[in-house]
Amino acid sequence: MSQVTLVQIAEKLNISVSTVSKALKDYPDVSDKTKGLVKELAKTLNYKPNAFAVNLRTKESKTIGLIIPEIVHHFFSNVIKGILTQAEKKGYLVIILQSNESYELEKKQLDLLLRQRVDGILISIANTTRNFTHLSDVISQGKPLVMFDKIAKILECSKVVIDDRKAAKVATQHLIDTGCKRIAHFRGPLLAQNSIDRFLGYKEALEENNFTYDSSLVYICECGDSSFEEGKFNAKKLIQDHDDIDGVFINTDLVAIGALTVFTEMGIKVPDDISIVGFSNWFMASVISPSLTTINQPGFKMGKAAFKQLYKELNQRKKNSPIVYEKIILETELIKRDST
Amino acid sequence: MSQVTLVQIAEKLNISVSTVSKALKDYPDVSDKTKGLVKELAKTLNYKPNAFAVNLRTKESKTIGLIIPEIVHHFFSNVIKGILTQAEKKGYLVIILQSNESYELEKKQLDLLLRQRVDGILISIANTTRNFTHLSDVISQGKPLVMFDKIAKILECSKVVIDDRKAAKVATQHLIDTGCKRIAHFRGPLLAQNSIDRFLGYKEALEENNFTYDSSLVYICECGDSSFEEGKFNAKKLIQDHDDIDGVFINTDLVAIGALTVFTEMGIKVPDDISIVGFSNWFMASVISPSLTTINQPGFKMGKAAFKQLYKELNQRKKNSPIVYEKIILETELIKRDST
DNA sequence: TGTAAAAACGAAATCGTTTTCGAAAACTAC
DNA sequence: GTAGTTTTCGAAAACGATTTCGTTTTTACA
Repeated sequence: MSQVTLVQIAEKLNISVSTVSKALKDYPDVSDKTKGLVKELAKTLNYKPNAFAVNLRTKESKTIGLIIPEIVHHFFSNVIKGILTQAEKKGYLVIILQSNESYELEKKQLDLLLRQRVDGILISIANTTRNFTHLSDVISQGKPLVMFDKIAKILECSKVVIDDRKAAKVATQHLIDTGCKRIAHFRGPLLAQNSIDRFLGYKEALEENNFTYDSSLVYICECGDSSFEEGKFNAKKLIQDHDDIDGVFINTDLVAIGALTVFTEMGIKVPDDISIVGFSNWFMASVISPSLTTINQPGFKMGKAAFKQLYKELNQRKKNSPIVYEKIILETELIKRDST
Repeated sequence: MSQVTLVQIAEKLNISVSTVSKALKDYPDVSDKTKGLVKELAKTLNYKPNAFAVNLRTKESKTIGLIIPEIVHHFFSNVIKGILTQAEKKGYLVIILQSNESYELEKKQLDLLLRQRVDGILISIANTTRNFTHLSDVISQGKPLVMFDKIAKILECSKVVIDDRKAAKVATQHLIDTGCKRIAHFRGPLLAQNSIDRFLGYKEALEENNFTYDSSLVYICECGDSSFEEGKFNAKKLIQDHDDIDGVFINTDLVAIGALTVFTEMGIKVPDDISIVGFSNWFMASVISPSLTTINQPGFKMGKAAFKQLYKELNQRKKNSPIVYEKIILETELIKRDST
């Protein structure tokens, strides 16, 4: 029931606590004989060092915090998997919190993690976060913080991202290359940086190909729980509003699949009548028919890279060497399938 | 940079550490005047109690551990979300580990959590876990442990599950009710308890309706990363082997969608020629066309219930009242869609 | 055999809180 | 002014490990 402590081991062997501690950690000033005795007894008693005491003494917990807007999400769960995989390798535990895209919650959770004295923090910020003082406070406190995917460009810290703008440009260019002449865009929330960047990429591709940008071809989705429904809704609207659309670049695969469904229902052939490119490469994209051309967003890699960077900074701090912030941009790729 | 401590506050105010501590915790034996002073200074210095010290003293960390076979999984990520939501409400943090369906890893991670001195553990065991001593050790140590979804029936502890057998029976019965005469089954791994139970439910439904059970109609899927491919593979095999199948009950929606895709490709009409019922109600099921009839597996609810039960036991232990293990069976429901 | 060096051990401080228990201070009532 | 309460405070002992530094013991060698 109650846990074994160093004191108990020391008493049983009639030696001091310090010697026990040192024996278990293979200090050179303990004889092999006592080391053997101590280790054996520790094993039979199933001794496990009390993490609270160790942390208090060493001032580190080998634990990091992760704040993420949404867990039930193909991309983010891949990120988590990447982080956990890498953390496991380095002997770190991860406390995960879900901000639910809420600034208030994000702030509260950050405070919780600081109280918990995690060694470092990984965060992808909420869409509603406008004020970044809670984050800059962490940084100025000297606690390692790495942002990924949904970042605050303004903050000075390491970041792991994809080039949303470039990826969106590639996606749109692909529509153009396959012969589309009038291309619509279903974008994400107006205030979310990612969807802004993707929108800009779309626009840039149009301009570079001397297409005239028409704002009436841009539809907005909140990309929340009802993404699929939004896709359907906007697709219907698009068909009502325009009769000359032959390509759509749609932010988020789920929205794209909603649109795809509507087009199929209405007898509009994909890709013959309208081509579609999605964004994210969710699992679904390869399974739907026609399968969806999309941009692969490397979630697992991003998680790994984010942890690696945090780990690097953790060690820089330990060695008191200056901390160098890095901006890591991961490659995306266009996955061509049957919807274009 | 370095954190504020009680000592620092005490020194600045020229009072003792004990008084500071008591003031912050609103002990009755501190005057309102000093309470005011302490709280004010604590706020301006941005004091946060050192969790390591608090944990060491109070012997609890307000942190629980969660071991799950796979994060990137619609059902499990919903479970996680349920757990996190509930934990947040009660002021608990959650350390998440992914066992990757590996017994060895599961064992190691359990040990990690015990070293970390988490207050309790939530676990869904790996498919490959045959030996349960690592789990029974936790229980006999008196540390609260609640299992969910993939449980070890043999262990004495609280469990949160669905009735896999009953759900499978309902699914199969639905196929029978809609007129199917010869029903196949794509089952999961031979050794996973859930898939065994679902298989038994399938069999039971057949027997109750005086259908003869034919083992050649049962196909096996590992339900790993390649579920979709397995579904396609088995569907092709099924059509090769038999020409009289008019219904399939398929363990896991993803496999079902693979099968659906193949049937559609082969010109076999769903549900006219063959009806399909899946299992889990993954998001995809409602999005595919024809949409998939399936069994809803309430992940979010399960997560919530699992945490609630753990919380209950945590409190029972604090009060030294006897711990009562509960087996909570959550309702599943048949979601009728277009594939039947 | 004596002394210096090396090896082995232990006392005690420390990390930052919490909480008990005793002491001091302030108040009450006669 | 004294005895008895009631407030208010602080000293100190935990919690369990780590680590420094000093002490003892053993070994080595002249």
